[in-house]
Amino acid sequence: MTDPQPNDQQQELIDSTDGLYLVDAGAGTGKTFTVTRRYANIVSQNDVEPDDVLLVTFTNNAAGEMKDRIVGNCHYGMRDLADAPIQTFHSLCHDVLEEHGHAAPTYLGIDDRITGSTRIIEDELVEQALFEEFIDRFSDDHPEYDDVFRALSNPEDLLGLVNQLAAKGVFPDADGWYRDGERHLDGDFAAFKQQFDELNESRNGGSKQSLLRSKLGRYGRNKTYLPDAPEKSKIRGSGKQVPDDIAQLVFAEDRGELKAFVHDVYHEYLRFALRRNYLNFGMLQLFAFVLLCENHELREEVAFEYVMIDEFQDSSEIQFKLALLLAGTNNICVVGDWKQSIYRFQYADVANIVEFEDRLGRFVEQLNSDHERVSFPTSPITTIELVENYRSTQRILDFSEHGLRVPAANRDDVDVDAVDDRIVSLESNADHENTTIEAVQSDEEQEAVLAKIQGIVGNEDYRVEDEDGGLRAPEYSDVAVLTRTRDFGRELLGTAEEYGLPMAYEGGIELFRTDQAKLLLAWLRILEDDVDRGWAVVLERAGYALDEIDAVLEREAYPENMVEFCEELQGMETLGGVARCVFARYGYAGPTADVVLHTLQSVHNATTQTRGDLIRFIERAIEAGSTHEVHAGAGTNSVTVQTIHATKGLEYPIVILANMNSGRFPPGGSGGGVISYDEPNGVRQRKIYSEEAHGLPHVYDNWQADVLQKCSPREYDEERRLLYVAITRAESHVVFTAGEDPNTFVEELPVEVEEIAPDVTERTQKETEQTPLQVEMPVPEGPRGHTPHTLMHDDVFEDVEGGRGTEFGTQVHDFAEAYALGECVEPRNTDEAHVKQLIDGFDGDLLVEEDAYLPLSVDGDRVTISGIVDLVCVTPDCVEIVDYKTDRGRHGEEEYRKQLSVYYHVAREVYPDREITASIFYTETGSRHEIDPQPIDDIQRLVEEVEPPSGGVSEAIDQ
DNA sequence: AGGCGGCACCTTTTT
DNA sequence: GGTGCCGCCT
Repeated sequence: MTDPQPNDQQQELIDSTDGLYLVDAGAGTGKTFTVTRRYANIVSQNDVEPDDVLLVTFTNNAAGEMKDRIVGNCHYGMRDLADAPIQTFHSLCHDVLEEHGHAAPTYLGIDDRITGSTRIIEDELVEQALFEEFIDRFSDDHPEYDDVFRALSNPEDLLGLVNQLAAKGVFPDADGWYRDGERHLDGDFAAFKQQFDELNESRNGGSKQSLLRSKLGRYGRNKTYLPDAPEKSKIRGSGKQVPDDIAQLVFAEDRGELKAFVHDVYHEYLRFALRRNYLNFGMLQLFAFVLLCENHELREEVAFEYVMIDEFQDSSEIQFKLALLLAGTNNICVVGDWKQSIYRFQYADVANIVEFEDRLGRFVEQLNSDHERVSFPTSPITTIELVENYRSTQRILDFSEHGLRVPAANRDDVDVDAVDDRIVSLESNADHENTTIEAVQSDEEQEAVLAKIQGIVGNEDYRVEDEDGGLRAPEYSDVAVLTRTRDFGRELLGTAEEYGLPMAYEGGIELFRTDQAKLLLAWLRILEDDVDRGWAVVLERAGYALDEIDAVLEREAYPENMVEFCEELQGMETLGGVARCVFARYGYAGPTADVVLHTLQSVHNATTQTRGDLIRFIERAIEAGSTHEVHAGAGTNSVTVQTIHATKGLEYPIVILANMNSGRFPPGGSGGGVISYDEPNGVRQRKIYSEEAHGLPHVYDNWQADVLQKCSPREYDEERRLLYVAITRAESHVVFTAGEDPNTFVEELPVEVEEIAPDVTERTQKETEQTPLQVEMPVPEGPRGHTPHTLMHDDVFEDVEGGRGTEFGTQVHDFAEAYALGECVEPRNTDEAHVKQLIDGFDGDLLVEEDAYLPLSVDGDRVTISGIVDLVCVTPDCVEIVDYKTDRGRHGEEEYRKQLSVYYHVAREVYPDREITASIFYTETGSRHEIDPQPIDDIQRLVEEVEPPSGGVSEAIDQ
């Protein structure tokens, strides 16, 4: 993608290693390239080692890519960089806590410790369940907060508040707030007043009331305020503006009890988590921050000589502050693009980059208030702008700027001049100006998208750059459809399958909300005698009207052909057979059906789940909207469908920006009885409880919080940035599509909207290339009770899970399995030769069980398994557990030790009379290291915390 | 201009 | 349950 020779700005950044740098690196300006070169340049200095240089990325994938690319252009190899601090904030914090932070909670007045086995909760649903348990208990233990709880509709929402405060750096200590945390909770009246005044400007030169006054037109509507709440006329005043003193009136509210409540929930939740031996992502940063803030010696020990942060627009407030604590010198370089900040829901704070200088000064001042923690000067800051764009044509780049200027809703008025001041325009270095920008509108939007794709593929009007720098007609794989929501993408995928158009979804998708999955669920229910719910769906699908369905269900007089089909299904022995049969009946031959089938099979095959279990599995997946990562198979020629959020950093010659319809945004308000935190309003409770009620409901709306909320201007900035991100994915062609009701974006962008009546050509699947999809599945569970698989699955040993399956490793494992199975395979490299030697080294005949889990067939002499552990050799006297490692150094032996220890203890229970050994086999050198298993107590404690599916380890062994 | 009743609508995703 | 929007009225 990028020219191997850096341009002038890139070179300047690569060479400027010392001092403070703020880099505005717009889309497609070769940011990764430049950052990796700069890194190489820094570590090429004699006295600098990779350990001295912190390079922060925001995803693990990005960290891996950085490493790969650094290896390509500096004298360090992958092995030297394996442990180098090129990682996410979260993993860095994890490392710091693991190594030095066991006592970190004591700084917040918490006695419980972080231990080596403290696990990180990654699954949102798992944490929600834990928090619900906590909050139930908390409300029981604290009758003094009954009033607060009475006024909360969903106490479990408090987890969101806690996480938000953690991302802001607001932490509770034993009897108050850590450092100056309380200031955030109180809010900032001056900043609030400024917002208030801006929204309270009268309009049309004074002839029209202010926006704020207009919004307050509904003050009190559908509300129950306490009798002492001011009248609407007092709040709104009689002129065109809300009276000035209302600002102070609504801001001043005694929130002492509320703050105490939030504090206690927060603090006790931290304690709860530690007692249950887990941390969430926010807590990792929280404790790491406190530790680095309080332990001056440690901070200086950990501090890095160089700090670089990539995608800085995605960082949160606490991450900015963490970076300052981790920097030992002012050699700090932040690289990012405010225009691509679209992760506010993930606590990203665009102000970090937009107001970098201001925040840097302010944060350092705060950190140094009682002790000099940051000792370097905060100026000068050098700004470098990367403006040369290697991705898109100039017309696309110019057009993309309009995305930041157009209103995102009718009420949105953009300060165009202010936006323009901020934008650093990009310059294309494309060789061609093969650009089209168009917009289409149709009542049948999905068909319009498909018709448009058919019109594009093979069409010389949409030529794209080929591999040699020339131009060629586009293929399916040159086109990406970007949408705001997964829903639209999923439905589009379904429609594309109907027409036989090759299309593949990339990213997380709610797989079980597809028609395919729902119909399969319906038939499974019929087979399982959950008759009505099953037949209703099946009949509806067959075109029966609602009253007809009712009649059929009541008389149980099902259509004959369907009953026959049902009997056919009943004769099926396997789930796979049933699914295939159902899909065939409905003509589902596309990739979605494949993925559903594959996913269900991998859950089903590996377990003894009954059909009923499976039904519940699907039901839960639908209800929770749980997503499964799907990828198009490599080298397939199909259109990509993605959400805009999932597409960041990627590029496509042709981008179709679909679902440009109104009514979807802006974000709706948050429910009724909530405690919320807003800047600069501080913490507020929307409903309150009062004893003063007489014959009225005891829960009242909080009029002050209501007015405050209306004072906050609606932020559409991120909506516009989302549009910008989408447009800048395109190399040369952009098509907007909208349905019946186009949104303001399509209306206001300088592009003519063409109304079309789509005419999609239907094709059979055979004419188009099939697009295999791969789905990332969690490790399948063992047969019953606890096996290593269920333990891994329940995230007890999740930190090891990420280490599996490098491509190279997989090859070796495949070889080992094939060789053990007696297939004629020759080792292709030294790693495989070593594995062959290892297997040959065992005496006797090999009895192989593929995909087997413990307990293994005890009668056999030895068994290989291709589960989590690679080889288990069972003889009358001993059991040898061996795990191949091809990527020595990627993870420490300690991590593998946990994984093997689980197997060790399970094996010891299965074969109590044999000697058990567990070892790691490094395929590269052919050396085998027996590990010293972790004590059973540690394992046991972890096991106890995980609810076994049924029975426990011993039950699994009995079978 | 604007007050007001009534109706429809209601995400994104990574650590 | 907040809000955008329409229609109708003052």
